[in-house]
Amino acid sequence: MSEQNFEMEHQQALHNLKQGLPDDTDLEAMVNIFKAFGDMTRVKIILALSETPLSVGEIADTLDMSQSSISHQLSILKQLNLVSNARRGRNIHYRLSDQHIITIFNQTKEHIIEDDNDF
Amino acid sequence: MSEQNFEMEHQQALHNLKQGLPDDTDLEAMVNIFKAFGDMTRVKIILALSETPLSVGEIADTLDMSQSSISHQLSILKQLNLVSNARRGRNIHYRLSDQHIITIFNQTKEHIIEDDNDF
DNA sequence: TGAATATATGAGCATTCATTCATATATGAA
DNA sequence: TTCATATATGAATGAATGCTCATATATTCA
Repeated sequence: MSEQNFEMEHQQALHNLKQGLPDDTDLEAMVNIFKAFGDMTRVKIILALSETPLSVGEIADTLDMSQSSISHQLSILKQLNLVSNARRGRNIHYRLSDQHIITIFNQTKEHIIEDDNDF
Repeated sequence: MSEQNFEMEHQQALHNLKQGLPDDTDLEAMVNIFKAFGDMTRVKIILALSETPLSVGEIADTLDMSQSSISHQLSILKQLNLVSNARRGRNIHYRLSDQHIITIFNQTKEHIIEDDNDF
């Protein structure tokens, strides 16, 4: 294919882009989830919960962080439907609401591994 | 399996967790990538670049944002190896460095779609 | 009921971060 | 070389965010 054809396709694509991009309200849900994943504490909580359901106190112990801090972060994860909870006696047990999440983590790790090959 | 066995497995899992969680330096790379995805502007840039390589100016036009703002965000994406660039005449063309990224976006969208079914 | 334990929540604070503005750098054209 | 265009960059600013501290709520146990 000729240089001109590439250029035409590019112009075409460029023109379509402005309309074609999903609008803010559609993207917001995705961005919010990535925001949630963009914090070390929340990532560790998620990784811990991927092994077994845990109470708030157990998570705080595991991560060596305050109960309050963990509770705040859990409420963010819950609002995004990333975790769900259920009271069991005095404790409240949290669990991952969707194993999908771990797939996303793994996919991202793979991206990083590929990077390491460029040098 | 009995209630006690569940409890024992839980204790076992809990005990393993504190050692088992990846340490901060390992997680940081992943967290940084999610941080990058956790911003509307950067997500839009990535989506645009997934259609076709674009110059800085073209991106700024497409997203209706200042050249400076786009340039700042591109430098963040570049540092994370999410995009690469090449000068072409007066312009600098950016492209996605890895199509993996779009897979991650799609996977995340699927998570959201599943959520919508709970009501 | 009262004490102890587990969790949630709101305010305050320090930090991070996205954008803007001004300006520097690099390229192509005249 | 000089001008115009494209991009990068640093400082400043306002908004968002994560943690702490104090306190409220809920549950169990004696």
